[in-house]
Amino acid sequence: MVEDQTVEIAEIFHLLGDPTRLGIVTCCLDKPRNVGEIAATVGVSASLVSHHLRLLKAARLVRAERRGKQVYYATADEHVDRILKDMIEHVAEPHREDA
Amino acid sequence: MVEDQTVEIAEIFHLLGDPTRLGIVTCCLDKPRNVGEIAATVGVSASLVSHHLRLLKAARLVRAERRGKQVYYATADEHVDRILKDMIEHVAEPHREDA
DNA sequence: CAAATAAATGAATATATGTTCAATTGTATG
DNA sequence: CATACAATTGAACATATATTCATTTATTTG
Repeated sequence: MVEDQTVEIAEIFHLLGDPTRLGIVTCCLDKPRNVGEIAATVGVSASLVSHHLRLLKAARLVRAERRGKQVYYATADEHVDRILKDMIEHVAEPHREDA
Repeated sequence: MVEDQTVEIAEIFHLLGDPTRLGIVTCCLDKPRNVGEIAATVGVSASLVSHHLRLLKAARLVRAERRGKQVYYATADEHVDRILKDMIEHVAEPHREDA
């Protein structure tokens, strides 16, 4: 694999590698959520959510859309959805325990 | 999604989120590689590779097998392979540029 | 058993980064 | 236009962590 590709992929993984940030993204998996909703669901301040959303948006992992006073965030595309759903599946399956 | 699941998934993403570490794992994608090979391929010291491999192994992302003086590492299972290959595909596809 | 090679370990360090808090910007509405 | 609500921004801080270097452990072979 190419060096640049590795760095690019690592950046994506890195963003998804923080529990708070991952919670934020998965919160937006089903349907668009506004910052307040996300903050309440994940259980952190709106400020923190906003900080994280900025990074996620810059990396094209989420999309933003303003509706009146609120800004709604959704996962950017089906790629992101699949990556997350695959990983959720992966973890859901039983682990192989060695003796 | 459940809190514990989120943390567990974030841990996996986090491990794959470092360029050096991701390089190490992808290096082991095709076939088992020993530490020296990995170090040479990725372009870092064997010590550093070893440090990272310990984390990757603890998280069941890679498997170790000693053959004489060398220790060969491979991706732990098809899940890991698929996650990596999916992500590589994802990045390979052209980005959608907004106006 | 001694020497050589491969890998792992531990301590130390420099850096990155998640979080908080206060202040600011944007939007609707009385 | 002023108030209220939602979201963003910036600075400051505490913590986590990637890397280096020196040392040690494991394994083969002369």
